[in-house]
Amino acid sequence: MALPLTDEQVLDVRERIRRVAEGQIAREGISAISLRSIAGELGWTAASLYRYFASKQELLSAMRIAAHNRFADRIEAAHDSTANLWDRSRAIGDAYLDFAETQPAAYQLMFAYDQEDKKDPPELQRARKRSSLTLTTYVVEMVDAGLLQGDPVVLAHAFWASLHGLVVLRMAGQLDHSPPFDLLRRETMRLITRGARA
Amino acid sequence: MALPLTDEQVLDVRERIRRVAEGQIAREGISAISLRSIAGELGWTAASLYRYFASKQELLSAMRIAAHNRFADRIEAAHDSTANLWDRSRAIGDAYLDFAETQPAAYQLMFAYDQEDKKDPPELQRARKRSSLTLTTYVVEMVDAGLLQGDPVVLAHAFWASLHGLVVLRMAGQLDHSPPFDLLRRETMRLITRGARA
DNA sequence: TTGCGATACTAAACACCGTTCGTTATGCAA
DNA sequence: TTGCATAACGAACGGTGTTTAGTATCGCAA
Repeated sequence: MALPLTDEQVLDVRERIRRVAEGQIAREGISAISLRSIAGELGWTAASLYRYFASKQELLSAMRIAAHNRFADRIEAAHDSTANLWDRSRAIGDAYLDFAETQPAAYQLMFAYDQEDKKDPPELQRARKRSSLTLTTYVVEMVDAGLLQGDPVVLAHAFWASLHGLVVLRMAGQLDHSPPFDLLRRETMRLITRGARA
Repeated sequence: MALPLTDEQVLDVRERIRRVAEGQIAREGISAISLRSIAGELGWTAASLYRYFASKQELLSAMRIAAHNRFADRIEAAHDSTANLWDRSRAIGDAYLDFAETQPAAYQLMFAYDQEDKKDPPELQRARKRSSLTLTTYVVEMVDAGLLQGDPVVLAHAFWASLHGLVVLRMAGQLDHSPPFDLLRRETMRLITRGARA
């Protein structure tokens, strides 16, 4: 093979590599992933991957972007699944938890806090913002409809952080001797909407 | 040196190693830590560390335990800093965030969700429970005093998960274009106590 | 048809990692 | 003085990400 690849073909190969990596990460976990194992599955050598990604970090970044977009797709689908705003918020919460449960590696990739690179590539920044925005929209709608009151952006972050907090505490094995997760989730969401003050 | 170490001395050496590792983790980050660098700072060889820890995993586990205990100490100190229950809850929140900000590596260690070992050593389980319990006590007091209503354990988890969620979202760089962190924190806590329903 | 240039991929090496193993050197007991 | 137990070492193993020089193959021009 010596004929140069078009930009499109390069993108295709990048995507193929990313898919293989995602498969391994889903099967074996994040820490088990290596350039050699990815290349092996492609019948290649680790060095070949450097034609398509400048580093492992850049490959992980691409995977993060894809994960964010898959996530946002799910949330948006849940958003569009019903017109009733209370049902909608419930559906979005369900979709959120379903994503975290069925694609834990992708979820961890999205919200990993050990990333060395302080400078995210612009596309990742955009993907992050999309995830964030998707989780804000429905709250804005609820505030507009008069179902909730307060700054919708702040409110959305409260819902998001609570759900995320529960998910990662569970992933860290910190909720093993706590009340059932479903109960915690339901009650936490209820508290934010209604409060706990006596 | 060929004379056998007493159990106490072994514990001392374990603690010395742990301290060196904690220093490096605080300075260089979690991923930069290596047995060779730790041993180097002690004037030793990496292999020597295996007299005191069966694996790097076990060393990390000891560091996790120490981090949990330092954390619980801080929270308990905040708890005892005032008798007014509202002030107390505020002080605990402050202490929580201060710990996460000033000792991010320790915080990440405590709540890392990429741990391979599903089986935590009993001492780590105890340390985890202590952290969890410490964050529950003051809520129980507030419910007992009639300041809050509901299941105190569930309520405590709601506060905890929300705070933790905010912290790790910020660590993941996901709050860079969001409202100021202090505002998010204050409003989220306020929402859980008072609710957002119109 | 032949030969050239471009290039996708390889093979080998580098420095690092966690871990294992056989060896060394020390200090007490006999 | 001899012998033993053992704390720490040094070298190695297989793994990692990454770099480098080389190979083999293709399209195209002569």
